[in-house]
Amino acid sequence: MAILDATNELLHAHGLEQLSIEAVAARAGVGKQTIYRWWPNRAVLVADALLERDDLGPAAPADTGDVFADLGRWAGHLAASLGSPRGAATLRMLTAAATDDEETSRRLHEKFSGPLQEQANARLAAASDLPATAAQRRNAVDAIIGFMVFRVLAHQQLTRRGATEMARSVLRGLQAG
Amino acid sequence: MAILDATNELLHAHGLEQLSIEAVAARAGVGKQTIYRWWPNRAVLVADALLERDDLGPAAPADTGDVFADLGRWAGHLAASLGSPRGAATLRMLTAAATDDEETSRRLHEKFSGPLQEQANARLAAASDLPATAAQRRNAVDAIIGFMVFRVLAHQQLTRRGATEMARSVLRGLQAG
DNA sequence: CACCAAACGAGACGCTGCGTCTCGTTTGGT
DNA sequence: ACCAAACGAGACGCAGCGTCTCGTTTGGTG
Repeated sequence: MAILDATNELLHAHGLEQLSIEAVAARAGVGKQTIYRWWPNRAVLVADALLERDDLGPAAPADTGDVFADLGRWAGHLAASLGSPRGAATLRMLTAAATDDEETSRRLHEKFSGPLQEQANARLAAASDLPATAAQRRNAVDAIIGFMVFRVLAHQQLTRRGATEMARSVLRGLQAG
Repeated sequence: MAILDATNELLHAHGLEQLSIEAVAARAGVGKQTIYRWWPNRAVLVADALLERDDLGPAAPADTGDVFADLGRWAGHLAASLGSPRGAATLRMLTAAATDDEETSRRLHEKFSGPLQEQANARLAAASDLPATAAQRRNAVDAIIGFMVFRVLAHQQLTRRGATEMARSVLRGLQAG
């Protein structure tokens, strides 16, 4: 859809603050009513546009037999994606759009964090040497994701190496429990 | 300041979205110019107002000799604060205000996460049985905080017990490293 | 006490963008 | 060939923006 493309362009050109429905309509060569027909508000439109280019989020972690290495690498890839200028900007704008509207927030986490949770959790569950409950696994994965989200939102550095080490450390805690 | 009080009331009554400078001025019995004289934009005003009532964030963790118990309890208190309806709403609005403006974001994390990092890190550093580097300690604390922030932003449950267990698990990983 | 400059409450101003509403015009299915 | 649904365009009234003048307190100085 030309509307989503125009929204993406304007978002990365001028930021979420400056984005007006009128500007999107003009850029997309579209009537305002067409936008309002398909999206109830700006937050939903922004979320759709940013999620359309789903270059966030890595592929599912491999299974080499070493959970620590597999999820460490997976976390590293995720950090590289979220830590890049474009990835960080996207994550921040998604967060802002999500705080505008609870429904949007649910859809966003269903589409972004949900798959991440599932990927990591599946790999964790397949590791027979980690005697963790489902709740403990979920906590650990949320800690890994939360760490990165927090670092990005706080404008603190998020490196591939740092995320990898952090993920391994959290998993070690799971093992030691 | 009456302006900050009025902002707080309107924020918790109608949400960040609905907050207009004009409404704050009217509620506070103040001219608009007075607000613009002291705050450059809405994000800064909102951050100041929400941070004025700094009932977020627990006291520094005790030192009973058991790091796991101390920081577990500390994390539990923090979770109870951030997980309460009012705390969660405050955290979400602060996040939204911070994504509007990078300068505000820095000030916010300096005033909110900074002290938390410092508290937890000091207690960690005092634990002689945790052979962690400064970077590893910082990672662990950011993971604990990030976990809670992420849970709140995602509208997922954040309980005192869950946060306590999660913090202990992360610290165990620090020990096992 | 008298003075004065700085900050104040009030609100007018032009402007941008909102969300709704008509227009007449494609367009795709029957 | 027809028709209803979706479309591009843009007019409309409205809310709130940020700036700008007004007199009017107010607190410090002489």
